[in-house]
Amino acid sequence: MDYNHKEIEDKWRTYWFDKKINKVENDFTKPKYYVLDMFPYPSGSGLHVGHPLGYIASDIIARHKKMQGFNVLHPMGFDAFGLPAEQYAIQTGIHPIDSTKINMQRYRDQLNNIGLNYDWSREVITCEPKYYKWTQWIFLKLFNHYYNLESQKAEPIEELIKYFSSNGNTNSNAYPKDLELFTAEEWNAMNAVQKDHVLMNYRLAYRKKSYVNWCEALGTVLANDEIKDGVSERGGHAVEKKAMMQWALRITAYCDRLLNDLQSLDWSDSMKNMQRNWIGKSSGAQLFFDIDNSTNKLEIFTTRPDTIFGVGFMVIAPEHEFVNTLTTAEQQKVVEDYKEYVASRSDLDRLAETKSVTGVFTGSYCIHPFTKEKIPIWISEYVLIDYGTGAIMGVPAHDSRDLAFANKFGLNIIQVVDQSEFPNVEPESKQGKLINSDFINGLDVQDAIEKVIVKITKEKIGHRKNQYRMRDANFSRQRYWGEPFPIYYDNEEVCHSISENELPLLLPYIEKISTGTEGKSPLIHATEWAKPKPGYSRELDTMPGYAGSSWYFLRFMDPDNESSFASKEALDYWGEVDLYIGGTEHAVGHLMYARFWHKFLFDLKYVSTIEPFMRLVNQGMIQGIIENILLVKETSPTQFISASLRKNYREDQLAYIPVHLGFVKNANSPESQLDKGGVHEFVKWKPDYAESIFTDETGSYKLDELNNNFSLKTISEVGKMSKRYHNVVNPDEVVAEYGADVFRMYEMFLGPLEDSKPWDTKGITGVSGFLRKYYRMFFDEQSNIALSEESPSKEELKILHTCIKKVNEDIKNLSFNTCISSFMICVNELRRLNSNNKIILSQLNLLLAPFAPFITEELFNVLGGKGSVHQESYPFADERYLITDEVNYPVSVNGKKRYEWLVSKNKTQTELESEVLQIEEIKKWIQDSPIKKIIFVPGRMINIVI
RNA sequence: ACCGAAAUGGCGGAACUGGUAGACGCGCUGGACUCAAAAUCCAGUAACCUUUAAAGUUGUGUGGGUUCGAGUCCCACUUUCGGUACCA
Repeated sequence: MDYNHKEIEDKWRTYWFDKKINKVENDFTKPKYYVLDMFPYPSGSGLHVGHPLGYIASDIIARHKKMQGFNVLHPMGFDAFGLPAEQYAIQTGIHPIDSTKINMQRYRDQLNNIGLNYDWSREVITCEPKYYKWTQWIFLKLFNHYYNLESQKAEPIEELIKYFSSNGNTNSNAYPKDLELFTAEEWNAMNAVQKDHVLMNYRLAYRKKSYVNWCEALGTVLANDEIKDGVSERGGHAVEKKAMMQWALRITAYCDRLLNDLQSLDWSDSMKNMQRNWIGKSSGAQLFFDIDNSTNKLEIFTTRPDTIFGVGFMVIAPEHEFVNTLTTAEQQKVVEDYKEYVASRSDLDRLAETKSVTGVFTGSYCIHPFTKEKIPIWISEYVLIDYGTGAIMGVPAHDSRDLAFANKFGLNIIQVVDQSEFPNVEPESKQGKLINSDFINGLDVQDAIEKVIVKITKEKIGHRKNQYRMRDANFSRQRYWGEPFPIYYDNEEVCHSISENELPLLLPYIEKISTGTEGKSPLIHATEWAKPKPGYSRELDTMPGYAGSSWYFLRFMDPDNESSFASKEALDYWGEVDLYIGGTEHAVGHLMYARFWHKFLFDLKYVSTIEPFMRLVNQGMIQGIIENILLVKETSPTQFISASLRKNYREDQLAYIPVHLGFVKNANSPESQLDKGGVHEFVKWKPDYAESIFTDETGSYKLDELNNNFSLKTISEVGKMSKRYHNVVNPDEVVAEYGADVFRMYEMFLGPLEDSKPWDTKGITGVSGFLRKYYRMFFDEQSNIALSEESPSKEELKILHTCIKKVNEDIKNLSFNTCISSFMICVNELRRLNSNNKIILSQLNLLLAPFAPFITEELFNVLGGKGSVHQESYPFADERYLITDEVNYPVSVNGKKRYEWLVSKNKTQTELESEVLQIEEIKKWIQDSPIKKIIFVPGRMINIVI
């Protein structure tokens, strides 16, 4: 009797669905366990084989925990707002509502196909009004709160307003601290516009001017991701940085808590480090430099105030607000040119490029606070507007980037830390004593820092400050397909929020989505919606993708609640996520925002846990093969060349165009190529290239001139599996051929959950063979159930319990690949004994149930079980069957193995050593040599060192 | 460039706190069954040298170091992957 996966899986899928086996109740009497996957964005290319890697792992844990008696919440939903659906709509005219609906249904079918035990009645979809009602509600809470530095939590903005009207902001505890001061009288005298502007400086959700990548030709804002080499990826149009009023979230208020609370989490050290570095706390000083011939002061931040006497120049970011006023007439031209050059470069370019140093002089000078010397002010792209104050003091002797800059432009280099005793240290090193530095001469760096901070504070030219690398989060998108802001403006641009009971503010339906104008989102075309009443206009930006995903894990606890985002009881019962599984690509973004929102909701006493995700595991990416063909830039008609001709061109003349894997012959090998047929398919797929020239080693051809020997070599890479690389592998194909159980186990068997690996089906027959062998153990050759009812032998019990022990340990560590190896060993050993013992097999079947839910359900019934195997108790190992009191010790002399020795496990080191010395054979080896020591490694080996 | 991770046979990977490197699976080779093939079962499989065998030598990205002993710890590098704030 062979195992018919199709029949068995269909049967049980239907059974589970009908009997609602996966239904999760808010049964507050049972211990809870919340295991969560990062919910997917329902992309048009469907679920690929990489997605389920984490889902299968969490499903195994969920089923395992359920069998251990926990009330397990293992939900699924969709992060359904996003850019791709909008672009698809603009290109095809298909509305995001429709495409998203279709994509989600496809995902659901695919997920069910794999046998994941989601309770779909708890599904959460971020683009549904009943969900985004609460996203908007949380936004309004953020808008209506400020951060109180004394109580260290968010508090209502009304309280701050009340405070201002009687005290001004002079001694307020509101974050941020270093704003312009005003008195109560001044506050009370302000008009609505002015008050609105002041409050924007304190609200946790606020408006400010920030930069976007604007592409005039496409009429839209572009993601950094959509920009390649300074031009738009689509079409290669120019992109500029454009300043616009946008919403932002004051996440920086929570920096310290986000940093400190990391220690309570069961996350990997590398993940915590990434978050720590992202927050990037550094302590130092803020300093104000007088500007020559100006009343303005240039504000800088430095971690090395001790090097104040080594300042050779100042550098400000090209976007700095002082650039125009500081630029003198003679320098006007070069500064303008330089700003234009910088605007054409992406942030990534600016960070990555370190070889060439660029910059221009403004023509203006600062005055050194102590020496009163004039210091030139320069502009350079290596100073970023978003970090610190967007201005630095250049200390070339003690900072390598400043040094490179000074060398290039011939600026003053003053040594202020004597490093002569430490010849090989970096210029940044804090070793050595201060020189050439007036009142701090002779001090160690640390002491000098302290002394300078005391002095500048006293002289009111600066103060101690912690600087964070993390910036407030931009919360505006000039897009249609996102949550609308529950905000409108009056004629004077004063911001009003709509009231909570008017939520949700529905996203208006626009028949045909098209790009906006003047930097506005497509919502500008919803003219009626955009003007709620005369004299008022709505916010036309929408919220970014991370808005909905920053709190979805809470909604799963109580998804249908209409009076709150989740009931207090449900929130208290489910508490936090016990295990969160998702990709490292979310290491900082999503995880940081979600932690921030959770802490905010904690401050408002809606949730009772300070962190949302207790244990975090990052599954690796399943990568795909990307095949690229080479396009020669700026050719007309477009020319494609074979990769074998690549050496004839400079790298910057070539562009890599990913092609559909289906067109490529011998993909992922040195022989990968498009032959004549492949090129035809390519052109059919991308008709824009129908007139192109294709060149291989034999010559250049038009499409209809290609001969059968033509070979356009492609370049293979390993990278993301994604629609944009056209390399998506659908799990349905694998499930259809081998079955869901095999697919699940194979994904787990591929390697450690946390490693990335390219998808390859080569080894799947091993897992498939294993399940078939396992299935056959229950039947005889005539397909009759053939099981022995006897009590199991000692040997059988040992095999089983060794496996149970290993599997339980491995599940705890999420080490599923070795776990599956244990199953294979167990089955092989039982088969060697010709075992068909019913007791052994029913235990093994329970053990295997979380991994292969369908086949074990079937066999559970073959064994005469009632109900579902997933409602049974998970087996635990009985130590009695595992104990052996003897173990093989290798005895080695100077590390070389000589002898295998069976001794009792319970001997002490002394007993073993004296026994070693009595063994005749060993005595012979070591006869004349004095023994240095005997090393005894418990359970491992005995090493005699001569 | 910065932050984080990874590198072990022909391939995916195993090796718990340093202690017999290569578990388990794929592939390959040989054999059994078969008219034959598929399926299944059995055996072998890091490389090298000599070879009947036994044994020996070298081996965990590169170069150093610590240790009786290093895939594992330390230092310096190389390559690949993820992130770098508007892809999700």
